[in-house]
Amino acid sequence: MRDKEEIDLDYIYNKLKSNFGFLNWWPGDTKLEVVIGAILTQQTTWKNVEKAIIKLKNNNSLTFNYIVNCNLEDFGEMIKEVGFYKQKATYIKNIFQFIEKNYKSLDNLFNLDKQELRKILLSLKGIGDETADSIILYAAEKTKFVIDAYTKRIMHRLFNINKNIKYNDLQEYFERNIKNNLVLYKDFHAQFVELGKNYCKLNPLCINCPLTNICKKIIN
DNA sequence: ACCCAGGTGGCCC
DNA sequence: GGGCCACATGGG
Repeated sequence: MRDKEEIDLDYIYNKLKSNFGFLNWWPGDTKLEVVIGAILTQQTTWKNVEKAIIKLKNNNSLTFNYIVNCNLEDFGEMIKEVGFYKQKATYIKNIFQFIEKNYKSLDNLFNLDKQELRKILLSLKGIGDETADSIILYAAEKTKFVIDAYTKRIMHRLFNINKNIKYNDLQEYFERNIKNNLVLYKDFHAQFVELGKNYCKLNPLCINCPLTNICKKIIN
């Protein structure tokens, strides 16, 4: 594995931003919508999540009260298009029941210190590393760098980072080497997803990648 | 008829 | 602590 310290993350971010523009993530009108979206989007495309969110809104079901008291079959039916819908419906309901019981509201939960918040989120079934950090960053709005499949793939393919690097190790690397700034954290992750979606798919490999000149510069 | 998507949990060794 | 597998629908 090449030495990570050689990689200039600020340069990468600026290069991406000049290609894609400022992306202004996460889409979502409320914190609740961001949390639900973060779970629904696991291993699925955002397009399907949007359809599910619209369905929930049209049925007045995108509310704390509805989720906590929902009939799982009805709820599942509305989010069917995202895949794994029974599992996700169950997880989401349980998560919000836990929040209601212990914290009354999302805002109270999000007022916790971010390390404590992360620990609690990770203890809930249906929330793993990436989802926890997406919630912390985009709903609770605290600086936590989100690592996803694209970020790992891009860092591996373009910058030769160990393919099997652990989530926390890659996250720590980013957090040590970029400014502790909420807007930057949000947009940097968004830029990685944009690059991954368009140019760094599983197959074919990177094509016409806007970062190609950076790769050459760093690797050669 | 494949393969993939902004993962996660459970089980096995 | 890593390597599989199930979870499930929609799109290329």
